[in-house]
Amino acid sequence: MQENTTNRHTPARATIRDVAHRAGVSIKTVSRVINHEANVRPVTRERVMEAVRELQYEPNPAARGLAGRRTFSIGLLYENPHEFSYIQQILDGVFDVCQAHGYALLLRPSSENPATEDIVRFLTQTRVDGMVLTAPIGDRPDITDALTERDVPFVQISPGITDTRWTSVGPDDFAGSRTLTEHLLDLGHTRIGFIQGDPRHGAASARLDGHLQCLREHGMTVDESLIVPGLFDFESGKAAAHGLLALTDRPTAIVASNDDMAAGVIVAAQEAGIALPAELSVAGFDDSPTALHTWPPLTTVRQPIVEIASQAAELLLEWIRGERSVHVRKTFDCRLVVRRSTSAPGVA
Amino acid sequence: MQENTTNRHTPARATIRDVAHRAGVSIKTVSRVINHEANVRPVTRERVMEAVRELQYEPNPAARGLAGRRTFSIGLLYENPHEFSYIQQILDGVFDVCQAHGYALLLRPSSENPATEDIVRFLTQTRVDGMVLTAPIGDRPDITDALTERDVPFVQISPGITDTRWTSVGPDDFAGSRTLTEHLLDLGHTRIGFIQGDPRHGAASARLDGHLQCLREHGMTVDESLIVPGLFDFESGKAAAHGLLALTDRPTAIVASNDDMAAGVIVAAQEAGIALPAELSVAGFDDSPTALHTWPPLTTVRQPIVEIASQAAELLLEWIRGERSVHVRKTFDCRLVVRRSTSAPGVA
DNA sequence: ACGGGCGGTGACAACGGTGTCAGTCTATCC
DNA sequence: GGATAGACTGACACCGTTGTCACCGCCCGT
Repeated sequence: MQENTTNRHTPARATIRDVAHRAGVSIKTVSRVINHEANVRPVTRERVMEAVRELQYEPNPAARGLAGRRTFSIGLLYENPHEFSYIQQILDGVFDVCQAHGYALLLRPSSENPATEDIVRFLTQTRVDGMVLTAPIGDRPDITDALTERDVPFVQISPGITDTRWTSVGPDDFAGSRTLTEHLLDLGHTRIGFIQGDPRHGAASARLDGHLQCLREHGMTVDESLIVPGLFDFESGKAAAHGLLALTDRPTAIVASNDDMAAGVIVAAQEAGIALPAELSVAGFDDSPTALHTWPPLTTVRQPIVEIASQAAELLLEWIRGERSVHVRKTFDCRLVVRRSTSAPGVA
Repeated sequence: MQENTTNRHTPARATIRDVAHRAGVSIKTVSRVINHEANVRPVTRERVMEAVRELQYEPNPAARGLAGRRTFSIGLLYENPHEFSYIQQILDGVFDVCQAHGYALLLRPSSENPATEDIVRFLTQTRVDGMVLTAPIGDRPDITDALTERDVPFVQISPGITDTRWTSVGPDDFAGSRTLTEHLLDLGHTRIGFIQGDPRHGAASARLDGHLQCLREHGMTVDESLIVPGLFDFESGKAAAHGLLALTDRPTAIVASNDDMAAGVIVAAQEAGIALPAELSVAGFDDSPTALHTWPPLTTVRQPIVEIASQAAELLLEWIRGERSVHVRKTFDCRLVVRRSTSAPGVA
C-alpha cells in the first residue's frame, strides 16, 4: 500500500501532526518528546519515537523558530584572515559542536573593520541564537555592546582583554611565548630578534610580554632595536627580518609571533644568503601547516585551535540553553614543538 | 516622546503589522513591497518603504520560511581541504553574492567521503534553498541524485565531468596546464616530471591531459616514468619529488598539479641539495598564497577562484528564483604567472 | 450604456511548530 | 476513604509571514 503516489517528487515531508496521529497522541506530546522535555511516560515516548522514525520526521526549523523564538543556529564572525588554516580550524571546531547539538552554523566573514551596522544587520536578518567572535573583531566595544543590547549571547576567541562581563576562550599566549624564548636561551642565543604581531590582536602583545618576561627572568637586558613590528602576515615578517638582518650586530635567532611571519623570515634569510639554522635560528607560533612546509621545518608553539573553537561553541550553547549563568574564561596550554629551524648558534 | 520605555532591552522588533499600520495599508501590501512584487502604486510603495525605514523593519526569516516555503539561505558543501586558502576564497566569493541578495550562508564542512544520509540530514534539517558543491564531493552521483530527488537546486564548482543535466562553474584546467608546460618547453626543458593531483578531483585529470597534450603537440614522446601520482597535499608532493629526483636520468623541471605539492617539491629539492632553479625548475598550479611563500617563489597558473565562486552563487540564485531554466557550464580562463622557480636548464 | 479586462488592494486562511493552562489520572498520606 | 500533590496529557491560541481569492474602480471597445 502506497501513500501519495501522485506526488512523484518532494514526498510531502511529514509534519508533527502526522507523527501525532500515527502515535495516537496530541501534537503537544510529540513536541515534548522531540524537545526532550520531562514528564512523558517512557511508553508514550517510545511510541512517539517510533512514529518519528517510521515517518523520518524532522521538525521544520522555520516553524520552530517562529513559535519558539529561536533559530537553532549560531553565527561565526571573522575578519579576513591571513592564516587561512587558522580560521579553517576554528570553523571545524565550531561546526563539530553545532552538528552534535543540532545547530546550524551561519558564516559572517567580514572585511577589515566592518561597520557596526553591518554586523547588526546580520543579527536582525538571520536572528542567530548566539555568536562566536574571533579576534581581533571580537574585542571591539561597539560589537560587544550591540550584541549585549540585543541580548544575543556570544563567546570570544582569543580576545585581547579578558572582560569578566563576557565568556572567552583562548590559548595561553604568554606562557607559550615564554617557553619558546626559553628554548632559544637554552640553546645559547643571546641576541634574539622578535617580530611582533598585528597590534589589533591581543595575542600580539601577550606573546611579546612572554618574550620580554623570559628575557628578564634570565637576567638579560632588552635591546629595543631587536623588537620590531609586524602584522602576522608573510610579507611583514619578511620585511621585518630584512631589517633585523641588516643590523650591524645582527641577531643569531629570530622569533616571529606566528608561523606565516616566520616563513617570511626564512625566505628573507635565503634571499640574504644566510644559512639556516647555522647562522640564524628561526621560530614561529601556532604550528600551522606552514610550519612543516618551510625548509628547514619550523620550531614553533602549538596552540590547540580546534579544541579552543569547540570549547567556545560548547560554552556558547550552554549559555543559550540557560545551563550556565556565570561568565568564564578558559585558557588552553600551548606546547613547544622543536624542529630543525632552531639550533645552537653556529651549529647546522 | 518615547515608545516602549518599560521594555529596556530587546526593543520589541517591528513586525509587518506595525509597518502596515504606520503606512495605512494592509499587511499584504507591505509584503508585496518588500518582495518587490508588481502591481503596487508607486505612491503606496514609497509610503510603505518609509514606514519600513522609520521602524527599521526587517522581515522575520522564520515566518517567511514557514509561510513561503523557502529559507533565503544556501548551503556550501566542502570536504576537508588541503589548500586552506582555496576553500577560503570560495567562501568569500559565495558569501559576497549571498550578502548582496539577502541570503544567508550555511556551512557544511564534511569529513572525507561523508555518508549520503549525513548530507540528506543537512538538507532536511536546514531546508536550504540551494547548495553550492565543491570538488570532489560535488561529483558523487548519490549526492547529486539526493539533491535532484528533493528538488534542491545546486551548482557544482570544478566538477570532474560536465553533465548537462546540471549547472557548473570552473577554471579551464586543461588549457592552463597546457600553457604551463609550454612555458617549460619554451625554456628548453625536455625532461619534465609531472605530479598528478588527487584522482578524485576532475581537475587532476584535466591538468594531466593538458600537460600530455602539450607534449604531443610539440612532437615529444611521453616518458611514463616521469608521470607520478600525488594527492594535492604538501607531503605527497614532497614524496613524489623525492622519487623523481632519484631517477638516474632525473628531470630538469617538475610540474606539480597544485602549489602545495610544488612547495613539497621545493623542500624535497632543498633536502637533496639541489639548487633552484638552476638544477631544477618547479611549477605549481592555483597561485595560492603558498606560491609566494616559497623560495624561490613559484611559477604557477592563476585560476580566478573568488570569481568562480561568485559566479556559482549567482547562477544558483538565478535558478532558485526561476530566472533561468536551462543548465549551463561556465569556464574561466587561467593565467600563467611566471616567477623565479623556473628558468632555462642550468641557469640560476 | 454595458460588459470585460486589468491594475491595485485587502480579508483571511494557511504554514508547522511551541507556550499556556486546564484537565485527568495516579500514588501517597492522613 | 477522601484529600492532595504530583505526573502526565491535550485543546487552543499564537508566532509573523505568504498564497489565494474576492473585490473595487477605472479604462476600453462596442
